[in-house]
Amino acid sequence: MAGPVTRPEDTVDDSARLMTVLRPVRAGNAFEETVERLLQAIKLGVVAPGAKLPPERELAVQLGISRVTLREAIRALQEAGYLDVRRGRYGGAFVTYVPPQPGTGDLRRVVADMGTADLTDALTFRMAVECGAAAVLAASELTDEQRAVLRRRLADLDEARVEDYRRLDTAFHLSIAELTGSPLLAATCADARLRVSDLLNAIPMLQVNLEHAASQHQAIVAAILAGDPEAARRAVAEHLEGTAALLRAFLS
Amino acid sequence: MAGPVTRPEDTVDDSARLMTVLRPVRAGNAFEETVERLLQAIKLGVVAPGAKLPPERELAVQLGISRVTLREAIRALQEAGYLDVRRGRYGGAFVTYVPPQPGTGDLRRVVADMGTADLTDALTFRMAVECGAAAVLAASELTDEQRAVLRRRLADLDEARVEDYRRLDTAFHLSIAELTGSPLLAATCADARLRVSDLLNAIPMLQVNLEHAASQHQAIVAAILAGDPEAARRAVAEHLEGTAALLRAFLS
DNA sequence: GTTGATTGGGCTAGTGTTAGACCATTGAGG
DNA sequence: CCTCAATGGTCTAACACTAGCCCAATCAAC
Repeated sequence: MAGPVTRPEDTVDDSARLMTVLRPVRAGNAFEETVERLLQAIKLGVVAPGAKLPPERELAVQLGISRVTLREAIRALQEAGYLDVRRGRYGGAFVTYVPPQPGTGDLRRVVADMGTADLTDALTFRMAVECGAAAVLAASELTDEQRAVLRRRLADLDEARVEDYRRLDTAFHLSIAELTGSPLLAATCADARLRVSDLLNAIPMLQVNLEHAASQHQAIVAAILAGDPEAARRAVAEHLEGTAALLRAFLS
Repeated sequence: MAGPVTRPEDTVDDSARLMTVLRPVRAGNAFEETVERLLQAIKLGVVAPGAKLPPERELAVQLGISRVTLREAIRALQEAGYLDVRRGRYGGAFVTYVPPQPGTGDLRRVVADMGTADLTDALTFRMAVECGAAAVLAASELTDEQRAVLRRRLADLDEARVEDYRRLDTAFHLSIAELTGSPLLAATCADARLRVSDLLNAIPMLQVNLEHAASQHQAIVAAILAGDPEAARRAVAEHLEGTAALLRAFLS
């Protein structure tokens, strides 16, 4: 019937955009996605080691799934050693997982497991969203409360014991996204962080690196508090570039 | 049994992070999510007016759903007037939707439909991811081909007829994310764009605004081609801030 | 015309998922 | 010691979704 015939601008390849939009609607079945989500909470330390998940009924509502499916996921994580489930009042699903202390060679294996395409995708993705979040936050008017949270996260990280470091580092980075007030952005940053968390856990924590990271964290906070989006973006970019460069070295 | 007892750092409210990670696993049932995805392809102009969607069997595989569910979604869009479905060879689901020409008052209605919380969330989200994408792209080494695509999108936009403007504007913005080479980032930017597309469609296209946008687009491309992440971020931020300010005016 | 490849239309049997009810266990408090 | 509220454990009927198959319509090519 109708329909424009010639669209000269379409000579540039549009298939990439088709693939972008017409990608799979679901990453897997409800069970698999639930396992992933709980793993995210555990591995990112949102539920700290020794703490417990919300009660099943409550959690099922939050996740928008049935209790049956949730219980399957919890059982899988229990069998995989992430959770310890106890019955009765004051019972629940307790996190037993503690992030592995990195040993030499782990990193190489993790990188190999991931595939180079996925790795660069994840690193690029994280770079973009975290830089964006920091710049947006720096560009916004901050309340005293927001400033306090930011300073507090930074202080927590400085005082952190080694076994708490990754968890508090995650908390610091995610706080930046959360403070923007955009749930979409916070969720996206959490997603980006998870995609590199196995890699981060496999990186040995050397004193030099920790000190380097600490000063970078300070630079990020300083730029945000100063209301300087450009400096904030640059500080985050430099911080993440350090990690990325280290990982990229394992690709060659 | 075990379990760390005192975690002083947890005094800072962690419930926000719990809500971020333990959010619903699925946005809706497969049918609803499929409708949304197809609407994204149509409204963003990824499938241009008059063009047709891929064959059902192929599309179902791409979307990772069954043909039955896909057909339900297509039928819904057909009944809603977005598609014209024709049988037989050379048949298919043809896009009939043409973006509405904005009339005065539409914008106010669309903004009201959305809710102020969702609106600021969407605007913040878009600001962060598009700024991040542009900065990342500017920071990377660009091939001649990539440069050519960028220039081409810009030229297309300059020559665009009014009825093609939104579609080509979308193509321009999404190309920046796609050129980073990160499918995750491209998908996220597409998502962010969709969340504000109804708003953008309701904004009257005045000559002044178009000229203003054109020079901003040029500034973005120039910064990226010059390899200046800071300038790229700033140019995108200024460009999007114009839209955001206009929309925010309708909140008061 | 006739044909054949391509496409949407529709059916069925089997599996995944949900909502809701009820049971079993635990442990603090009376 | 008992009680009872909070929690995980289990079952069932109903609904959603899928894979695979075959039918029906269309139209370019012969």
